Amino acid sequence: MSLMPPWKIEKSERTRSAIEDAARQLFAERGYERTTIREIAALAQIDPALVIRYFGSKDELFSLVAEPDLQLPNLSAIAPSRIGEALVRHFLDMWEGGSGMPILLRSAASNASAAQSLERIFARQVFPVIASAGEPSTAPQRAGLVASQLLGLALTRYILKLPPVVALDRDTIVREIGGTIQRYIGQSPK
Amino acid sequence: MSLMPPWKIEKSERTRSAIEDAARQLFAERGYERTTIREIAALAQIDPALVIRYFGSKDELFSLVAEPDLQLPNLSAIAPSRIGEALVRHFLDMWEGGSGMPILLRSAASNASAAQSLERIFARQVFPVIASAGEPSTAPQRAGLVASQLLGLALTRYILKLPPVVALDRDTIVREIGGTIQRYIGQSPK
DNA sequence: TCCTTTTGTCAACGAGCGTTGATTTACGAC
DNA sequence: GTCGTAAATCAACGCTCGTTGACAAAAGGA
Repeated sequence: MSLMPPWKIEKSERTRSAIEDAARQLFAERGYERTTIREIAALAQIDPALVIRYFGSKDELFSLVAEPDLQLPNLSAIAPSRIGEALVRHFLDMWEGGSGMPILLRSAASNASAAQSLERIFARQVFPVIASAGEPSTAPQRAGLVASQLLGLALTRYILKLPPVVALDRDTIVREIGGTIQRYIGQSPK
Repeated sequence: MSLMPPWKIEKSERTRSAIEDAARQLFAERGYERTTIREIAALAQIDPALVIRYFGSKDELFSLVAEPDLQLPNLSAIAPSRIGEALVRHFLDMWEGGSGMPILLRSAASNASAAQSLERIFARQVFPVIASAGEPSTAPQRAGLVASQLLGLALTRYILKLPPVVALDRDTIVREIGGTIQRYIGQSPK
């Protein structure tokens, strides 16, 4: 058992996070199927066998790296007429920040477990907000419409990178898409 | 050179379309990467080598099958205030009809050529309609917003099959999403 | 019938994949 | 130095993939 000065990161930890970083980058760029363990290892500048040694299998590595840290904001404190904008801002931060969301969406179209993971996220992040903002009976319908717009924005902007969507500036997105969300939620269509 | 009675379909044509049908089904269900030539052959009940013989390669077969017959409707005859609804109806028909659209979107997230194909479709199908319905300078922005909503609907309803989106009935979609499109286009937000 | 063309089968190739187990290197503890 | 363990390497496995070329069967015209 080696005892290292705690201020110096253990070598194994550095390798571990090098693999994670490489995996995050490649999974996000190419999706699960087109990313190989050998490529991840090459980018992290280590041996392919180490990836298995540290993470068990390609699936386990993907699950770990694609598990987004969903820190949902306190939307209960937001004025009801501004929930749309707040939701859009929150999701823009999530997509552009270090969360695993782009990884998940890129693979969700052809990977069942990734799709399921996405579904869970929406069920926990947007559904409660929508449900608390109107009559409960129409909540699923309204949540579905919201999901279609938010995921469509993410798909076209961060995955497909359609030029006119990439070109939209943040303020425009918050205003326009936020307005749509607000309208779907059913609180003062603005 | 064989001359068969024209009312009797040549055997080769039946095999050819059996392969195409199997390919369409599997590509649509699993995407490009997860679909193998051997599976296509098994579903069509023929030898894997025949797939190559008839179509050259997996890529060529995919390109052929994923090329949607984009018969865009005559939207110039539609009342400007109803373009949103008309566009939504048109795209619902395209997705649910026999077009290759679901195949394309399922693979677009991890297949560059499929993504490019999708981009072309939107550039030719929705951009002209949007451009002709407002001042040209803001056309790209408005087209981007429209694309984000329409592709988001397709993604959540036909690819990810999120339950609340699948549950939406056609009239609700035409009304709600159509209204959003109309608002993005900028013609009388209804 | 024989011959030609079309259509289909079969076995195998080379390559790439995820994964494994044995082996070697690096390195702090004594 | 020497030892023991953690970290990293290496070669190879079994498998699946797309693709190929040689060969067999079927079909139609003469």
